[in-house]
Amino acid sequence: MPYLLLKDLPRYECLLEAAKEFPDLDPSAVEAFLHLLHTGDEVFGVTDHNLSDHNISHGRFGVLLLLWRSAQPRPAPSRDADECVPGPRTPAELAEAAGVTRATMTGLIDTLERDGFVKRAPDPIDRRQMSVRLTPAGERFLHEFLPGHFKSIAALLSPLSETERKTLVRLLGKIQDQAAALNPRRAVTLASSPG
Amino acid sequence: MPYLLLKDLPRYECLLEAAKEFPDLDPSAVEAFLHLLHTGDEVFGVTDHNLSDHNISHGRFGVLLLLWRSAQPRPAPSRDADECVPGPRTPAELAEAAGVTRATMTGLIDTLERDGFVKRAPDPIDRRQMSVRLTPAGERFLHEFLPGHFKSIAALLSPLSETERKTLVRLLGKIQDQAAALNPRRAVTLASSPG
DNA sequence: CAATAATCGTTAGGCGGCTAACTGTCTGCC
DNA sequence: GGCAGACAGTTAGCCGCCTAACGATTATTG
Repeated sequence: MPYLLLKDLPRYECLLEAAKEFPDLDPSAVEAFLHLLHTGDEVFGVTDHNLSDHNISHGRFGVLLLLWRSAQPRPAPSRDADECVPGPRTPAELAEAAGVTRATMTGLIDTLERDGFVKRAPDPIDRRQMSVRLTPAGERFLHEFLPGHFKSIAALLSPLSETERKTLVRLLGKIQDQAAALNPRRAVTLASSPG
Repeated sequence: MPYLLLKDLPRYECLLEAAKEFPDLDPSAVEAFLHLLHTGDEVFGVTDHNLSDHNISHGRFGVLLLLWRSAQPRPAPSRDADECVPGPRTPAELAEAAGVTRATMTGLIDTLERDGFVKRAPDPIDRRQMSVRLTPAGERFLHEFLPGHFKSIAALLSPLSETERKTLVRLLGKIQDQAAALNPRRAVTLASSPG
C-alpha cells in the first residue's frame, strides 16, 4: 500500500550476481531487508484493507486508539505512575505518541472531527492548548472494529508458533536497535530528562 | 517515516490486560505484529534518510532501480528467458513492477524527468506507449548512491548471524504467505498464465 | 511589569500514494 | 472499412505525510 515498491522481490541468484558488481552488497542482508519491508507492507495492507471498509485510514485509526486509551477509566489507577502511559489528550501529545508532526496531527484531527469520531474543545486553563476526545461514535467504531482487527492480527500470525513469534520479535528487536543507532532522526535524549 | 503510528510500542503487560477486555486479542500475535510494522518503519527510515541526502524519495529510487536493471547489458542473455526479469520500460510496466498504480507512476516519472534522472520518449511503434530510460545523470546517481545504500543494509543486518537471517526470512515468508491469502488485493492469477 | 523565549495549534506548499475519469491509440469483429 | 472495446498515459481531486512559518498564549527573566 504505502511505501515499498518492488512488488516482486529479486531472486537470491540475482543478488549474488549483483554482488559481483557491488562489493558492498551483502546478499543475505539485502534479502532480509527486502523481505522485511515487503512483509511489513503486506501486513499493513491487510489491516488497511479492514480499516478502509469503515472509511478510516491507518493514521486516523492510530489517533482513535490513542484517544481510546486516554479515555479508559483506568481500573487500577495508582499502581505504577506510567503503568500503561497516562494517555495523550492534546494534539501535541497525540503527535508525539503517534510519531508524526503536529501539523500532520492537525490534519488527522480535522478529518476525524469532520467525520464525527472526535471532538476538539479548548482548554480553559492553557488557552494555547486543545483537548481532543473521542465522541460516542468514535468509541462505538472502536468497539465494533477492534475484535475483527485482533482476529486479523491473530490470523496473520497464526502460522507461527509461540516460540517462533518470540524468535521473530527478538530478531526484529536487534534490527530495531541497530536502526535506532544508525538513524539519528531523533537525537538521543540522554541529558534532557528533567528529574 | 511514512506509515506506522504508535511510536512507543505498548508493553506486553498492557496487551495482556487489554486481552481481558477483547477475547480476540492474541497478545503474542499483536506484539509480533507491532514489532514487525515498527521495525519496517525504522528500517525504512534509515534508507529514506540516506536517500533524502540526495533529494531522492524512496518511490523514485525504486523507479531508478527498475530502470537500471532494464538498462543492464545482460552479459549472459540467453541462459534463462526470465533469468532476472527482462526489465520494465514503459510506465505501465514500471507501475506493475513497483506495485503502484499507473497514475502514481506518472507522478514519479514527472519528478524524475524534471530532475533529469530519466527521460521519456515516445514509442514509434505503439503510439500509446512511452519508453522511459535512465539518463547519464540517473546512472551516475545510482553508481554513487548504491554502495552506501548496500553498506547501510549490511549495517542494519549486521547484528544478525547468517543463520538468524535465514530464520528471519523464513518466518517473514510465513507471514507473507498468510497476508497474501488474507489480502485479496490482487485476486490469485491461477488460470491466467498463458502457457 | 516588560521583554524575550518557548510552546501550542494552525496554515501553506510540496510529495507521493490512491480512485475515477478522460483522451488517444490499437485491436478485433462484423 | 468502420465501429465497439481494450489499453496506455495523463489528469483531477482526495488523503496523509513532511517542513517552514505564522499568530496566540504562556513561561522566564531581568
